[in-house]
Amino acid sequence: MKFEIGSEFMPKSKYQNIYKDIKLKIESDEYAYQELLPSENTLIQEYSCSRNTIRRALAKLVVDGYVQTIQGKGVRNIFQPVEQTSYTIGGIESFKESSIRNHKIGTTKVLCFTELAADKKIASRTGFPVGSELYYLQRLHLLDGKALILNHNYFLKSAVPGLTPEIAENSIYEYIENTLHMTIVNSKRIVTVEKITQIDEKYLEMDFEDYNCLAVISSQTYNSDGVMFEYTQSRHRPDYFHFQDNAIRKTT
Amino acid sequence: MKFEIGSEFMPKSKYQNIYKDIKLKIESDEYAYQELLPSENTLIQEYSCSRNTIRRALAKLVVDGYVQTIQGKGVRNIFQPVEQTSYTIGGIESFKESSIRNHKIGTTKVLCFTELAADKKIASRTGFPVGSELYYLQRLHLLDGKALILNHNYFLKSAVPGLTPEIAENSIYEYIENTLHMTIVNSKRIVTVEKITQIDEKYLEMDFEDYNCLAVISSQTYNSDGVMFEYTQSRHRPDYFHFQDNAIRKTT
DNA sequence: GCCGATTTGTCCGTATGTATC
DNA sequence: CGATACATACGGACAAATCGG
Repeated sequence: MKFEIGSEFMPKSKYQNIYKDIKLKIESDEYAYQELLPSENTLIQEYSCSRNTIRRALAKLVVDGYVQTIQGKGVRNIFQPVEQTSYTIGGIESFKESSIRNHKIGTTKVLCFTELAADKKIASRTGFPVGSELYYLQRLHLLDGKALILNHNYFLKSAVPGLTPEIAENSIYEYIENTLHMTIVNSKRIVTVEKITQIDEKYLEMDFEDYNCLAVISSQTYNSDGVMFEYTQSRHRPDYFHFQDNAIRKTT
Repeated sequence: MKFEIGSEFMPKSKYQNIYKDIKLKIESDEYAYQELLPSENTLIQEYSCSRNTIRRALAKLVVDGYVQTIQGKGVRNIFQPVEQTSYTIGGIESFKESSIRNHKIGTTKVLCFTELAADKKIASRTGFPVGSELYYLQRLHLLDGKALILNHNYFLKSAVPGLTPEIAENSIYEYIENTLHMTIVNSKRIVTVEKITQIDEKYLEMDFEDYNCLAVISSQTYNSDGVMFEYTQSRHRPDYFHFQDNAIRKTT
């Protein structure tokens, strides 16, 4: 009886609940933009917890770009809502999850589903060893009926056994986590800009005259056994591509 | 994430020193790839510190994508060196800083240096209030003599007084931090893909037939007073653009 | 310029929960 | 089941930065 990925109400840890609560208050303007939040000591009383717990919650909000902390002063709300659907650095989300988060209807079409062994070319591109048995998929993601992302997925067969086109049409991550009980840990990603291909043009319905390239996110994803089980190249329509990030400058 | 600017060896806080030390051991293969690091308890003895301190150091390495922690098992080294060919981005870095980090010779040409007040159009694009007194600069960044990045910088005059073309040619961040003693805190960035303009074409020396768009990083940067003092649009040659990231799966 | 109050940053010790083997 | 290892939580102490008197 464990977690459902999509479900909102997982019994979480205390600091994560506090994090979520403060985040909500910021988003709902309960804390004003540019103002200081209540001090840590105040929050400790408010949430009946230790200072450590408050600080962990605040640390997450810093990473999210919601607040900035200034020693001797306080914690300032610097949250400003973003207007578009966006990918956020620091998290791994399936297409299904981000669709839900953005309140859009996401659908997935499987264009191609095959099995293959990694040759030298595939190996060097994906990072899988030569000879690895892989699933290779091409999938098209549509948001509110519009084709936005063309994915080339490579999954390690030994790590993700029993993958089917039906699963691929719904959510592979759901299958991996809820059925296979594999734990996805982290993902190394690289964003580049590449020339458009014929396949892109065909499925993403782009006007060649308009854009001749698109945004590409290449990612290698690891599970808790340290095995890289997925390599994916996500090709995004440039006019809908939007990758968000918050960077923190370290003070000497 | 990435750290200090000039001086390499500041005797910083304890956990940061430990972080740095473990990072070095990982990079130098003292800890083998895919192997588990010594347990937290072992590290506590090794560094003569508390568990908290070790965990803070490890947490940073997780964010960096150097290790993954698995409850009940240990901490695995998943660091793989990057095939560092191109200009990479991470954290808040000035062009000068990242040039040094990549062992390349970076130069900057100031194409335009003016002062202006934000009208409605500029305000909505940059996020500055209408009427703000701004410096507007166009700068071209070259790496080993090749034009790679065209920057449009907007600086709040009241926050960055006394800016000159000479400073802009060297390093504005150096001026801000070392002369003005302003503390840069965080930066919100958005990566998009945009159509090429005539200015881009002229200065980035791109072949229009080849690529008709480029990678754009728009960023709003804040100081410790919570003031957004900079809006910058960095336009990157797509063939040299390379944005790295490590994402961590959260148990939402 | 100094001092004290407030606030965040760092560090320590301990206890308990939970996952792996 | 027990041993080990990481995750969460609590409490206390002192340092460092900010601000107002």
